[in-house]
This record gives sequence, C-alpha cells and structure tokens, in this order.
Amino acid sequence: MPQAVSTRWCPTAEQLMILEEMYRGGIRTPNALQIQHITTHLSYYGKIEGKNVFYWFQNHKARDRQKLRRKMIKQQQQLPTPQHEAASFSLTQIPPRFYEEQCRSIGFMCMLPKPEVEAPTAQMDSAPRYRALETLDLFPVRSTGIKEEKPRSTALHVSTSSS
Amino acid sequence: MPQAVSTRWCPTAEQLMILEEMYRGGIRTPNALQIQHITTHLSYYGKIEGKNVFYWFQNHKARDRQKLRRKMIKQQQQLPTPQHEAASFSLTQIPPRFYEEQCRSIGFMCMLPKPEVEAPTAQMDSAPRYRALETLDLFPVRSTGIKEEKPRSTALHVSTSSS
DNA sequence: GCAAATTAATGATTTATTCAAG
DNA sequence: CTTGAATAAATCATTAATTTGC
Repeated sequence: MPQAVSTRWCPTAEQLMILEEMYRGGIRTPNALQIQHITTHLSYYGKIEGKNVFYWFQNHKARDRQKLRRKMIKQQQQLPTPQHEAASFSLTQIPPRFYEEQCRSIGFMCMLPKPEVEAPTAQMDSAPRYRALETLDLFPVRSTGIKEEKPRSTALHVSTSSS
Repeated sequence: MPQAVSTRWCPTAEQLMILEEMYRGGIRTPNALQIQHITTHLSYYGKIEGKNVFYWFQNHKARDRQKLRRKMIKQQQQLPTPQHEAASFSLTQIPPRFYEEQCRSIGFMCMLPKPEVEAPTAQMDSAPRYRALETLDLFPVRSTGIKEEKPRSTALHVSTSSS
C-alpha cells in the first residue's frame, strides 16, 4: 500500500498548547486574517492548514459550551428544587445575553479535495519547514476584550416566522 | 461615501435559471471542483464568487426540505387523525432512507474579509468578463444518479454513546 | 506484556438557526 | 417576505486511550 498514512490533522503538542493559550486568551472565532496568521505561526511546529485552525476553534468552542451546559444542568438538578414556581420551560439557559457584537467575519471557501497525499518516508513535524513567520510574531492574543460570546438562547426556539 | 454599493451577491436571471436547472438535475452538495466550474460558468453572466454558489445550494436544499416538511405536517393535520396509535414521535420524517453515499467533499477555507469593494460606476453584469470557461462547458449536470440526498432522521436522536 | 475489542476524544462535515439586506 | 450570509448544533469518522483475555 503506497500512501494513505493519515487522513486527518494530528496536532503536535506545541500547536495544541499555543491554540489553547489563544483560546484562553479570548479568541473564539478568529477571522480569516487571524486564521491565516495562526496557521503561518503554527506551521513552524508541524504540518497544518487553515481549515484545521478553523475547525479547531469551532469544535473547541462548541465542546466548551457543551461542557458548561451539562455542568449547569447537573447543578440545577442538585438544587433544593424550590417547590413553588418550578421551571416550566427548559433551563440550561445561560444568563440573559451579553451580545457584544459577535466577531462575525469568517468566510467559507470551497477548497479542492486535497492537493495530494504525499507519502512521507518518515519526515513531517520532525523537519519543520521554516516558513517565513514574516508578518508577525503572533498577533494580539489577548486583546479585543475577552468577549463572552453572546450565549444566545440554548434551548427554546421561538420562531417568530409565521408563514 | 465612496464605496459600499452592495454587500451581497445578487444573482442575475440567467444565473438563477442555471442554478435551478442544476438543482433539478440532482445537484445538491457540489464539491469544490464542481463549485469552481459552476462559478466559472456563471461568471459569464455576471459577478459571482464560489461562496455564492456554495451558499446557494446550501440554502436552496435546506429551504426545499423545509417546505416539504411543512407540507407534510399540514397534510398530517388534515388527515382524519386515526385515534389509535397516534404518532408518539415527531413525524415530518421523509420516507425511510435512500442513502447513496453522500458526495461529501466540500471543505472550508478561511477567506479574507473581502478583497475590495470596487465602486462600480455602472458596470457589472452588463459587462461580463469572459472568464476562460476553459475547463469544460459544464460538467455532468444530470448524471451520477440523482441522489435523493439521504434524508437522515430529522427528529429523533438515538445517541448510542452512553457516557 | 501485548494485541484485539471497546470506549472516549476530537478532527471534519453537514444540517438547522439566526441575522439582516433588499 | 424572500434569501444571501454566517454561526451554532448535530453528526460522522478516525485516531488515541483504555480495557480485557490470553
């Protein structure tokens, strides 16, 4: 069997550390330019593509939120259950809403299936290709105000449309 | 105000016709290469980008399905309502499932916010830029077996995980 | 110890919702 | 109200952990 050594991106320890640091720093939905920068920076530590970064943040954010939700439900169930006024609508709702102008900016773009699956003999992240790293050392990882990411109602769909 | 004449893609009649023709032809989730071709082809009739094509199919498919579902619900409600065995789980499910190995292939890619919003003086789809159209005249619009797009259960989540 | 069998994580896609321009 | 755009939720699928029988 010639090729097909791995189908999906496998982040190296450094890459993961940096990504998590950024996440902790407040980055949630990096825009295209940010992703480009992050990718460039991380490519120093191993093979990586923009979409990997994109997906990583999507998944990390989603699973973080999920974890929080579960914890909340659990807490609620452990509460003394105030007899009167027992919730009549599903809880698990994060506070009211913080909004904060979601950093909506990511755009999609169709991407060709995959350039080629080069069959590496044994060299990958062991031989990092010093990609420039020109633009910046790392961009404002912890600025733009750690937005709490508008929670939006998590359960409860009040579709206002009526047609 | 210098620029910003229009933010979103406004499909021309021809573009729309062609897209619908393709949709009727069975295309639902075109892969990147297909999108590229479609875009190239449609750019002959006016300004258009790959993501427009991507979104168009996404939305068209979703809204088509939505329409069907509503129609179904309506029909169900108009039925004599067979007292016994009233559905205990939400209907609106499209038949069983046809599967057919979904043509999964689209990938995302981060895209810069927007190259530039050229302030057109009055020329857009009136002056189509004859973009090559080299690769093909149009690819197999009605082949690869009109896949009915695996309907997948629309309501009813039987998560097998247990943790 | 170790390798097949399970299960848990998590990368990658698709679908559902929501927002908002026209 | 229609629909392009964008994000979030739900799934799918593959890899890593972990368990289990030997």
